[in-house]
Parts: sequence; C-alpha cells; structure tokens
Amino acid sequence: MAETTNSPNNSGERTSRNFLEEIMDNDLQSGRHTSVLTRFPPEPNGYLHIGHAKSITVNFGLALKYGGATNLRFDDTNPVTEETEYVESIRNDVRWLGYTWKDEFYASDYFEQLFGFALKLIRDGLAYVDDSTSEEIAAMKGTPTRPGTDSPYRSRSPQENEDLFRSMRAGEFPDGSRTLRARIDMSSPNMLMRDPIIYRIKHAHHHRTGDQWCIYPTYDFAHGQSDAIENITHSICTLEFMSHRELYNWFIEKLGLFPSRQYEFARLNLSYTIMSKRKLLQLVNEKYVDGWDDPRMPTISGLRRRGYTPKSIREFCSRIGVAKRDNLIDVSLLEFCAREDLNKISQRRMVVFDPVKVVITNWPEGTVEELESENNPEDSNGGNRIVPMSREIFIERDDFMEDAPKKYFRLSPGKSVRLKSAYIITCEDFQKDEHGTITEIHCTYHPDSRSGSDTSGIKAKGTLHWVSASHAVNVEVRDYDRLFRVENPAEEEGDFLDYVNPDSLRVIPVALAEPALLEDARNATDSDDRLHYQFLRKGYYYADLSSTAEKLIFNQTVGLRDTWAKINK
RNA sequence: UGCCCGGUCGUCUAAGGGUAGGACAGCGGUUUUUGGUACCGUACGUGGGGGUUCGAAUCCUCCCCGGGCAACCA
Repeated sequence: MAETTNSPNNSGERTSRNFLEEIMDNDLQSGRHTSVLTRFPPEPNGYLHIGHAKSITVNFGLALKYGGATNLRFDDTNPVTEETEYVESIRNDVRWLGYTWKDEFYASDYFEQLFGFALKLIRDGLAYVDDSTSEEIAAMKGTPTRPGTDSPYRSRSPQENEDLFRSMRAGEFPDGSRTLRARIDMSSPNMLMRDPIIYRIKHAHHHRTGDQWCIYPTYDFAHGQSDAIENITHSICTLEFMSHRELYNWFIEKLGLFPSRQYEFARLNLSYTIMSKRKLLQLVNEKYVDGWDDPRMPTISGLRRRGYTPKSIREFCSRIGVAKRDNLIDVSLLEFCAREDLNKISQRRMVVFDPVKVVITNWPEGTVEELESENNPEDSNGGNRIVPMSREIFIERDDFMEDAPKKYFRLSPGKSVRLKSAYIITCEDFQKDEHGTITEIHCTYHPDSRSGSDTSGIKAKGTLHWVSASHAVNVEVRDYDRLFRVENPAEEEGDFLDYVNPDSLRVIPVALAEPALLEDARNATDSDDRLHYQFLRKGYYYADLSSTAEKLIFNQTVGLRDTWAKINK
C-alpha cells in the first residue's frame, strides 16, 4: 500500500520518495514498464545478516508498494563456496522476516542457457578462449591508470573458439588452464570492460548441478542474464557493483535480452559490528562466537535467537532509508526499534539477578498471599498473572543502600518502597557479614497498602521488583554487550579480531524468577510459542533455543533505557 | 595518479530555485505502582571559494574530502 507521505499525492504534488521510488514512478509513468519485478539474489555461501535485511526490505518492500513481486534467486555460480545448508537458512530467514517470494530460482537453473549465450558471443566474434595463466591475464589487464594490452589469443577465429569452449565443457582441460573472455576493450577506463573473464574451469561439485559441469560462468556473465531471463525490471544491488553496470548492459545489448536495469544503493553499516560474510565466518570458525546464530551476531538468525522481532527489523530498515552515500548507522536505532515493538507485546515478569534476602518481620509465618499483576500495562486485554508473596522475599542487591544519597529512590534504613503489585515495606534493620556484604534486610509491611487498594497514605518514591523466596525458580540469564569495542571495526588498523569485545557475554547462571515463567515454559508446545518478556526494570528477554522447562535460559534482547544509570555516572 | 560515485545536525534521512524538516542519540521537564512507557520542551547541520538569480542545499565552475574499480569471488 502506498504511503501518502512517500509518493505523489492526488494533486500531483511532489512528496518525499527515495531515489529508487522515483525511478519506479518514472518507469511506470513513461510506460517503460507496466509492472515491477525485483529479485533478492543471495549467494548461498553464508548466513544472511542485517545488511541483507535492508536489501530484502528494499527489494520486497518496493515491489509490494508498486503492486509487483519479487523472486528469490540464489546466485550459485561458484560451487567451491556454496552449500545447501546456506540455501536452507536463507529461505528460512527471508520467510521469517515476513516476505513471500514469487518464484524461487537459481543461477544454476540457467547454466545451459548461459552456455548458449556464450556460444552466441563467440560466433559474433565477441568472446574468445584465452590460454593465458591468471598471472598473465592480470599483467595484461593494466591498472586503473594504465591501459591493458591484448592477449595473444584474442584473435582466434570463432570456429576455433567454439571448438575450444566445447572442449572446456567436455572436461578436456585442467582447472585454470583456459578461460572464456568477452572481447570488449583492453583500454577501457572501466577495468571490468577489459575483456572480462566470463567462464572458468572448475572441476568442482556443485550443490545443485552436481558434476554435470566443469565450467562455470562468472557473476558478471550470470547475473544480468538471469535478471533478463526472469524479466526483472529493477535489479537493485549495492554500490560496489556500480562499475559492473556497464558490463551488465553490454551483455544484455549484445545478446538482445529483456532490458533489465541495474540500480545501486549504499549497503548498511552498523556501528560496533561488522557485515563482512568472510569475517563473520571467521568469528564462527575461530569460536569467538557460538555459531552463525549466536545472539551477538548481526545475522538474522542471531537477532532472531536474541529475541528481535521481524517487525522491529523491518521498522529499522524502513527508518534508515535508502540512498547512495556511505553510512554508519548507530546501533541505538536498531535497539530503539526493538524496544518500541517489544514494549507493546512483551509479557512483564519479575526476575532478580543478584538477590539479597528480605524478611518481612510482621508477615505471619507460613502464609502465602496470591497477588495479581498485569501481564502488560500497554495492553489492556493482556490479563493478569498470579504472583505469590510470602514472609521471605528476594530483591536486587543494588536496590538497597546502607547510606543512600537523597536521589536514591530505593530501599535504605528507615525508608519505604513499593513492592511491585504488592505492598509497601519499610526497612527497619539489616545484617552484614565480616566483609561488609549485606546478608539480610528486615522490613515491615503495611497491610493497608496492598496494590490496587492502598489506603495507607504512605508515599513510596520507588517501586522494586521482587520474588518470593520459597516460590522462586532458578533461571539462567545471558546479557549481551556489543560484539566489538570500537564503533567501526572494519575501519580500524590491523586485525579486526583485536577489537572483539571480551565482555560481550555476561552469564548469570542463577537468577531467581517468579514462578509464572516456569508455567509459561510448560505451556509452550514448541519454540514458536515462546513469549517475549520484559523482566521488570531490567530489559527485554527471550528464551534461548536450548531453553527447556527443566533448564530455563533467557537471552537479553535489549536492556531498558536506564536514566538512573546515566545520572549515577 | 585515470575513470566512476558521493558529501545536509553527533548518526541517518527529507527539502527537485522560494521558511533547511523528521527520526535516533543528547540535554531539560511532566506523568507514572517499572528511574520503563507516554507526553512536552531544548540544543545541534547544507565541506570551501567563485558565479548565475530578486532568491541557491538545489543550477554552473574550480577546489577539498570520502568511497569504489587492477579475484578465474559475489
């Protein structure tokens, strides 16, 4: 659906659109195209990351907006790096993000057609087989400031080239011994037009075509033609492919194909992380993280495991916009989008991370009171849950201070606080061990201050989360910090691994949770039933993949905004 | 150094010759049984020099800065 703020309105007045929307508007208005067909073209050689999410929302989002569709096409022209495992994860991630593709294709579907295209170029005198080594080819290529020189094989006859090319396909030559090159212009200012290699010999097993082929087309000879075969109207890619556009158009023109056009936008860079698939792979292989889906990874699967919602990721991608200038998006925007969504949907629960015992001295021994607490104050239909209260409870260690400054709204001797959804308590006394560590706090509660029917008239500045000692459930909590210590690891000197944050994971092996959390876990029949939580005054949490009712494990999605921590600094 | 892109608050992104606006981050406040949320307020920007014009972020020009291009990767 078209947003009024983002497309020409009824009066024809110009409103804000990004440059791709302008192009599509123009193409539709001029009649160049009557509909929009985009494609998302991942190479199955790694897991998708948040940068791909941007590309996905650009491609699928634009098509949706203009009533078109999007194909999912795997760019699988390099058998040595590509695997079925990656294909599966990519399909899963795109679906999870909420998008449905029209057709699923593989560049390898077109290998036979591509071979035919190559033959046509050969017969038209526009391609030749080169016997030069890769070093020789590189040397003859020239440099950006110096033109290249013609290969001695450049003037072979079409017949000889065709025979040789067919022999290449037949497996008569070893890897690297020959290539097929487009015959363009060795002195072009665009290096890519200096007779680019379009086929290479690789006796390698392909994840889909098996051992059917021993020659494989390069990206340049596969991508544009695949677009054209599918009648892709707008082939949207990242900036580094800009100089490939001239070649892209050359093949389409010489081959007389559907006039797909390539447009480039700036890829996403996110502060305190990296987007390079190669480097992400390294983090996985060298065990800096737990796997592609480690919650610290900027991968879609990592974000999912961490508790990000598809909606929050889509919102993020929409907020960052699409343009052509290099960018480094502040990760706080991603976190904002997570909180924005999670605040509305998450179930509130109380979990004490670093417990200290509080004895309520005037609470009758052995009595339990079942209090009710709202599941979500942002959702009036969210219902309530039972929270049991008894004589001994736990509160957070840093919610008590022996000598508190005046701005401290929590518990200290003689002061009163509200226990969330329960009673107001007043601190009467406390005990310390020989190290000065608080071991026990003694309070009295005010029976007429019960939540919802408070007639006590006592004003408590602060409200604390708490759990009943005898009802507490042990859970493991994993808090995360940024994966890298520096804002832009890719730009730093030296090895990026030197900038990995050694404290990116903080495990709290035993935190004490209210019993409702266990109840929830028992009710979840599979992982899709898992709830997003807000642990009160802590942050947003989501059960880890490995979490079970026997062993509850929660990943921190993102912390709550903490203005107190800021003031405290 | 040749060719190709790009340069607007700290970070992103609008403004297509006519009031430089929005978001995140920051700062200050109000409300609050989460020091959360919500709401209000506030500060901050057109890389530089020339030119065209009544008027320039926008058009021209020179300069400066950043990025890309010399894989049989994509």
